[in-house]
Amino acid sequence: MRAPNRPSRANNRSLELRDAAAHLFAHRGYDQTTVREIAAACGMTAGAVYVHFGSKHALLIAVYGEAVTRVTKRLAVSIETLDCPWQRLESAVRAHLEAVLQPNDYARVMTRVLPKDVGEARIELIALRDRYEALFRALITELPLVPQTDCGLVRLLLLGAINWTPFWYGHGGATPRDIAQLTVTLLRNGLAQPSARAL
Amino acid sequence: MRAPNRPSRANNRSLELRDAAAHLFAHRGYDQTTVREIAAACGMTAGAVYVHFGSKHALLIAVYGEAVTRVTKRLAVSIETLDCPWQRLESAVRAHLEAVLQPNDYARVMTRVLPKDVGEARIELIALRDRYEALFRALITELPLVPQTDCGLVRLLLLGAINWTPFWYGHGGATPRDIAQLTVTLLRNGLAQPSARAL
DNA sequence: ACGTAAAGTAAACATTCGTTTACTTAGTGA
DNA sequence: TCACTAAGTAAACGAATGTTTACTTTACGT
Repeated sequence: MRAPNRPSRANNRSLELRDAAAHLFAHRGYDQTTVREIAAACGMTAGAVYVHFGSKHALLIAVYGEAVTRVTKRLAVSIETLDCPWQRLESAVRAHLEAVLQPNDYARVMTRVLPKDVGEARIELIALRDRYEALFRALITELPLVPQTDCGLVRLLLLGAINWTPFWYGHGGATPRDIAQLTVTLLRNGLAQPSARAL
Repeated sequence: MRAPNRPSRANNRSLELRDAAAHLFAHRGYDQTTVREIAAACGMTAGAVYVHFGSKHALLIAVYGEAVTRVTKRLAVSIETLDCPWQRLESAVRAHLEAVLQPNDYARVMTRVLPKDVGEARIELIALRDRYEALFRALITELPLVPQTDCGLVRLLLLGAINWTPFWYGHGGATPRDIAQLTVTLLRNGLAQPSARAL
């Protein structure tokens, strides 16, 4: 019997498979990616995939889970030294955008493959996504907002705006930093000329 | 030969097919909908679909085009009597949300099936969508914004926020009217307490 | 009444996909 | 050394898909 902590063979190709799947899911979507393509990207045949993952759905969930873990860590680091709630939010938005917009396979999967597309695995994907969005819930709760603002609605609008960015990013010259700054400034002060500010 | 204005048979089942396709595309997505399902919804067999449409892609483009036409008309009506640029934008956002969020098959297709999912028909879908988004470009240009605001970026963020609503609508109690009002108020005045408003 | 053409059916076609099966290879512990 | 097992292959399976084909039905102009 094998010591449980040390893998039997030198390299664990499960991770290699997961990376390849992340790359293909991010660039072509879940439905458009075949198990054979994922296997070929690792120099294997399709059957070998099922040695490591029980199904294509399981592979997606592994990718999605890793994506949430990575982007969560990155976001936590980006705000840990900041005190001002608005700065913390802007930094979080920027971290999220950098993750989603740079050619980062894992983060991209979070916005490119939507839970509705995957049928059975839908529930697990939503649970993973909720875990991530809770971070933004906390950041928005910290903000000094005008009374009776619907924080939940604000969060959903904000996440919608930034989750949609991959569909248009690159057509203008805006960088993640630019987008984050405008987004949070907009959230904070609005865009109306000060003289015209009213209900 | 037949009089060109009067169709040969009583009812044109092309429209019936297009409606059925819209319903299925809106609820299950393009990839997950089969030609056989669309045909069955009209009490026909799959082969008959190809009497009216050359391919599944052509059917999608017909649906998408009709969706853009309808929502464009609806939006134009909703703003035609208003003068204040902010009111016009709010009314447009509300019209868009009502179209997208109510069980309206055609409008839903515009946000549920993304151009990236359809490969070959991608270019035509993007062209149709651009035609619609140009309306918002005009509305935003009318706004009295603080100088040097990036109007293009504002439009993209706004459309992102409202295009994403179908993914969460219904979990809170917010109505399209609520969402439109908060969105445009946010765009106009921001959310910070007046005392804390700053750069 | 008759011919034409649109509309529709039933069935097959050619792929493609996720998955399974039977078998081979090779490293490891005892 | 030898049995065990994880890793991988090649091939097939079974179902589903978009599309085509050959044939039938039916309304309408002449």
